[in-house]
Amino acid sequence: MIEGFACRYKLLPNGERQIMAWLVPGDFCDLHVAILGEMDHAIGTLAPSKIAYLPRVTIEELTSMHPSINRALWWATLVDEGVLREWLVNVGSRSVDKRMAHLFCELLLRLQAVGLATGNGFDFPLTQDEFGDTLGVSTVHVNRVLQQLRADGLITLKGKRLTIHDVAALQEFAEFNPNYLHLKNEARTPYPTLKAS
Amino acid sequence: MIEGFACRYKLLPNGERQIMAWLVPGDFCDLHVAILGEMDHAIGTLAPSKIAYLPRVTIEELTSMHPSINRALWWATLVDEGVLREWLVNVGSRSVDKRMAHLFCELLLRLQAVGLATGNGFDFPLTQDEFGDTLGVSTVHVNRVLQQLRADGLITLKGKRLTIHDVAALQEFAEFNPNYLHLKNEARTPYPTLKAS
DNA sequence: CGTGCCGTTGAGCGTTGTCAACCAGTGTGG
DNA sequence: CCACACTGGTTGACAACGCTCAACGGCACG
Repeated sequence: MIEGFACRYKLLPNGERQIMAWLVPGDFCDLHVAILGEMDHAIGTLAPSKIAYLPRVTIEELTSMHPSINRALWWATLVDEGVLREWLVNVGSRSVDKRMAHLFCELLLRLQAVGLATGNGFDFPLTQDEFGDTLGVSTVHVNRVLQQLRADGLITLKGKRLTIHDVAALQEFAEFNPNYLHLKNEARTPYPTLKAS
Repeated sequence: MIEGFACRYKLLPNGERQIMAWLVPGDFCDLHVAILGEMDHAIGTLAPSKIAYLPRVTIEELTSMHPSINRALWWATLVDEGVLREWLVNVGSRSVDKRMAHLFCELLLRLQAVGLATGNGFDFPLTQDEFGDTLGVSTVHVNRVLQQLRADGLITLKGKRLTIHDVAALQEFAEFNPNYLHLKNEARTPYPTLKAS
């Protein structure tokens, strides 16, 4: 992904949609379909986006000829898995307000890593409906919890723009531990510097 | 894993535990820690288990010298990710009874794939407490939903032994689609035949 | 000036959590 | 062999959380 905001999701027979991952610039969306043969979920955009297409052969050449690139792609995949695990903890065990706060903290770090956060704010193009499908709660409830976070002075969300007033306070509230993002490896891999190229 | 039943989990500050994956014989538990550097979650057993230890060098040799093994390990990792996504859908979007049924369907297939299911039954060593931490619900609620599934004639769970009376009916009820397990690749990769060696 | 999407609000209900008690099975020590 | 403790499963009562339904408001777009 070069620009925009996308997601992985599944649709259930009853029409519900569960969003399982957010894709922001710098993320890969389809690195390994070839190995699994069949896609088991869908990908869609949540904002106008720009995606770069790399032929499979290119990837195969790069990974086989450059061990460091191979390693970096592995790293990216494993971080995705780590994020997925944390999301499972999020919907499985955290109250909705903490869950939401946690997601904001994560997104801030991920966007900072690719230079898309300004200060403590960033663009947040999702509708409350889409946000609800991510958190596993109804739109109405998203709205109410959002208002609570605003009332507590933790965030501002207005016109697709999110601002975090006190990052430390929000992290504290969300019990956010960034270790699962493995950002310390960041400087050593090409992944987060992609946008600079 | 050679024998037994284990899981990946995280503990939250309030003492809650979220189980994020079940590990059954044939699964790998630590294939890639080296790449991420730091473990972001814990692994524990849910029944007496036997684990095989492979030195990192062995893995590196095998993967670099045998493309097919390399590919198989990729496959295993990607299937794990697929399962994780489905679990997220499960706790995020499905009612607790369907969620439970879905998990039973998945486990049946996974255990069948490694020859550990007899007919439509298998050993299920978890306590209701541990099961609740997997489903993201309380122990009491696990108990009640379990009774409902029994009353509906879908399953029997008695003394660590689970029997599914009508697999098709349970799958139907759970809206279970096994595609995310990518079992069609099974015969072509060394992973599911591990137990045979 | 309509139309439609998105956000907001209120009321009522269903699901699930909590708390507390009790029961059954098992293992241990007297 | 029995008393006891411990663990895991079961039950009831009640409260809290989150969902549904339905209506309304603001804003952008044509």
